[in-house]
Amino acid sequence: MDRRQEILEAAAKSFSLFGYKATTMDQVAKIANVGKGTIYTFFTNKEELFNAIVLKMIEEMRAASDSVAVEGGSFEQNVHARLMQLLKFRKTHQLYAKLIDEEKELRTPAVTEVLAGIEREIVSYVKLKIERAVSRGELKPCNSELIAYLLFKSYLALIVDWEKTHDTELTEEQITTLLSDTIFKSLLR
Amino acid sequence: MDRRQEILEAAAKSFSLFGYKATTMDQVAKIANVGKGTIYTFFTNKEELFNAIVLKMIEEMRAASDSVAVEGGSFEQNVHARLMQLLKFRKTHQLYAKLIDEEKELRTPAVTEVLAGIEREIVSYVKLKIERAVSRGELKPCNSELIAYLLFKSYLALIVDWEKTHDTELTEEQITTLLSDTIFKSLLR
DNA sequence: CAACTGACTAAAATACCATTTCGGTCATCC
DNA sequence: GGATGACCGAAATGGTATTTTAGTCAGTTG
Repeated sequence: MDRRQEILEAAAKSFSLFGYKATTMDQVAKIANVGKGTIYTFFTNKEELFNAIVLKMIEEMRAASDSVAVEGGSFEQNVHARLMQLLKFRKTHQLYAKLIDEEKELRTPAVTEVLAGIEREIVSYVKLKIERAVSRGELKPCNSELIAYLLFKSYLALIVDWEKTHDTELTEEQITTLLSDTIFKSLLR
Repeated sequence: MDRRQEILEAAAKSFSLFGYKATTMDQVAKIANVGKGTIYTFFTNKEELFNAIVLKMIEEMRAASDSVAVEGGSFEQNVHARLMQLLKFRKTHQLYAKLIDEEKELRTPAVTEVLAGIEREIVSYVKLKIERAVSRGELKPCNSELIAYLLFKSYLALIVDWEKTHDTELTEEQITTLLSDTIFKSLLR
C-alpha cells in the first residue's frame, strides 16, 4: 500500500494522541510499519510532517465550515454558522484540542505557530466574506480587516473564554442575539 | 519613620523592578532598612505583602480611571474613556507591565490570580455602570454581565491583541468609531 | 518589656552531571 | 535503487548535591 499514505495516517494518529512534542519519529515509523528513513524520503523533517497533518485538518475544518453554510443565505447567517462550527471543531476535534492543550502547557513553538496560522486564516476568510458581501451590496463599506478581527475575537471570547471565568456556558441563542444586535446590525446597508 | 510604610515602599519598588517571584523577602528587608522579621509583624507572608502592593496599584488605577470620566457625560463617552485609560495603564505602569510579563513567562500562580482578579473587577465595574445607565433610562435593559464582558474583551482585543499580529497599532479614532457604531449604538434606548 | 533583629530551619529552587532519548543521516541490504 | 535501522550528535531527562528563600524565634536593644 501507498507508503506515504501509511505514514500520514500513522502521524495523524500519533499527533492526535500525544501532541507534537511527544510523538517521536520512531513511533510514527513503527505505527506506519516503515523504516524511519522512509519517512524522510517523503517529508524533510518532523515539522514538515506535522504541517502536512495540520493541512489535512485545515481541509476538514474548511469542509465542516462549508457544510453549515447556506447557499444564498445572509452574510450574518453564514458567518455565524461558520464561526460557531469552527469553534465547535476547536473543542471537539482530537488533534486540535490536543494542540491547544500543548500550546497552553508546553508552548511548543511549532504548535504555537500552527495555531496562530489557523487563526490568521480564519480571520482572513471572514474578511473575504465581508468584502464579498459589501460588493454585492448586502453590507455597508467598512474596514473589513478590523471587522473580521473583532467578529472572530468576539466569538472566541463568548464561546471559549467565557466559560473559563463563568460556570454557566452561554447558549447559542444568547450569542446569536447579542452579536446580531450589535456587530452584525451595524454592518447592514 | 513609619516602618510599615518603609516596607510597603520597598516592596513596591522591588515587585515593580523584579516581579513577584524574583523579589525576595531579604531583598525587601534590605531596601526598607528593616530586619526580615519586622516584615512579618505587618504582613503574614509574602503573598499578603504582594496583595497589599497590588491593592495600592488598583487604587491608582481607580484614580486614573476616575480622572478621565466626565461628570454628566454619556455612558459611551465615560466607559470608553475609562477602558482606554485602564488599558493604557496596563501597558504603562511598571508593576502592571512586569506582572503581565511574569504571567506570560513564569506563570507564577500568585500573579495569575491577581491579574485575573483585576480583570474581574473591571468587568464587574463596567457591569455596574451599565446597570446605572439602564435604570437612569439612557440604555435599554440588557444582560449587563454579558455586555460588560463583551465590551471589555473587545477593547482588550483591539488595544492589546491587535498589535501582536498586525504591525500598525490601531488609532483611538478607529476604535472609537468601530465600537460606537456597533456595541454602544445597540445599547441606546 | 515590647519592638526589632538576623541566625536558623525546612522546603523549594537551582546547578550539575550521567544517562537516555530523539531527530536526522547514511552505509548496507534485499 | 528504494527501504532500512544502526548510528551520531544534540537535546532532554533524571537524579543528586548545593544554594536559595520563606518563614520562625531566641536573643538583643532601646
